[in-house]
Amino acid sequence: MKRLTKDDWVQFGLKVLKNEGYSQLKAGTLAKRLNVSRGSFYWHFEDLNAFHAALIAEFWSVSENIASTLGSNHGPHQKLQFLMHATQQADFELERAFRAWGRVHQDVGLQIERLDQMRLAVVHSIVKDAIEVPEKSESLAKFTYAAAIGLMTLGKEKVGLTDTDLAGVIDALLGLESA
Amino acid sequence: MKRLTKDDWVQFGLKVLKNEGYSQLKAGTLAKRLNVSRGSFYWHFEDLNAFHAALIAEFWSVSENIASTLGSNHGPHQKLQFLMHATQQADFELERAFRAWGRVHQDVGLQIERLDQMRLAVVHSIVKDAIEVPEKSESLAKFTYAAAIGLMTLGKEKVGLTDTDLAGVIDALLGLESA
DNA sequence: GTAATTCAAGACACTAGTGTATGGTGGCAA
DNA sequence: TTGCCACCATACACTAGTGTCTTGAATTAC
Repeated sequence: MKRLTKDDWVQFGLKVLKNEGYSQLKAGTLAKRLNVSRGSFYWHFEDLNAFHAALIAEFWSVSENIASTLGSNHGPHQKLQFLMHATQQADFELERAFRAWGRVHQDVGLQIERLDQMRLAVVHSIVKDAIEVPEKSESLAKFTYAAAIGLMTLGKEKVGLTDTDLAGVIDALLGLESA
Repeated sequence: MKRLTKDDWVQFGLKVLKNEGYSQLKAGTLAKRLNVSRGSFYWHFEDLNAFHAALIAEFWSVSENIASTLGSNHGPHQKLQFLMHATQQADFELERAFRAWGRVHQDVGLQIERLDQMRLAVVHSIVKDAIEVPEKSESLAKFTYAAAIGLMTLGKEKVGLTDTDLAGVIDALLGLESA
């Protein structure tokens, strides 16, 4: 029987959070599914709070990393495409789970707000460079980011909006050419 | 000491759900805050599931009612304004709480999906009547509704988008005049 | 005014979860 | 090969929650 590291627990925690929601983040439940006892859990983590904090930290570092890779794209069109795609990407289900968790767990809620502020600022700076009427940039950025979060909340698969359709709408909204 | 009705419990449950999240929907906790014992709870409700079902039913009937009052407005501009305002209205915090709950409770999740489908259809029909290029109506409707949900998820107060700004963006998106 | 009904208190048994303390084991170093 | 240390099992005490049952009190009906 393979023994576990702290990171094994964290990664498994994120997986469970993503698929079942935070209500399943319990020492006993997780231990059983990892074929160990709670003794393992309490060796790696002081208590449940420490475990939660580790999950939050991991989520934040991943999310932050994604947002910061944005600068490598050139042109507002490409940047926006990339950002919208990023917020709709594979692990948007994890963020969705975190957002739900954030509604009842203050620490999580604060990280989510921090993430939103960061990304909104990025979107705003892009939009400002992209449109011709600067005083409209703030409303447009907020609306655009809200749409991204809405698509994530509703579930990309449920809404059924293709990437190209999405690109068309955004370009129309901002008066860009989809070149 | 005033005695309680079933509806007193339901209304109080919705209030707690809205403010503290569904993790506080426990017989003992609620009873204590209502200055009664759990005996009252279990007299009015078979068990916790029955109580949850009552909350879901109440939420649904209220939500459905709001959406169905839409027909009384005339003109796509007014209708959209009303709808966007409705999704941003006073009790959007309750819906937010329900959405978070829906992530870990199947019955709730189903009602939320049902609500989204209903409202999306309404938005689509409005948009279709409003724009000149019908083949774009679906993407535009989806995007618009997603933005509404995103604004609700992020929190109106946090985003800080005024009603008039919002109206301007939507009209621009659909090519309407804000007459 | 009395009886029936409605609402609630309180005690009980049960389950699920947390956190602690102590002891066991496998692998690596000296 | 001995011993140490990282990792885990197990047992325990404790808390919080569910749901049941019996009793009691306050309204309502008659």
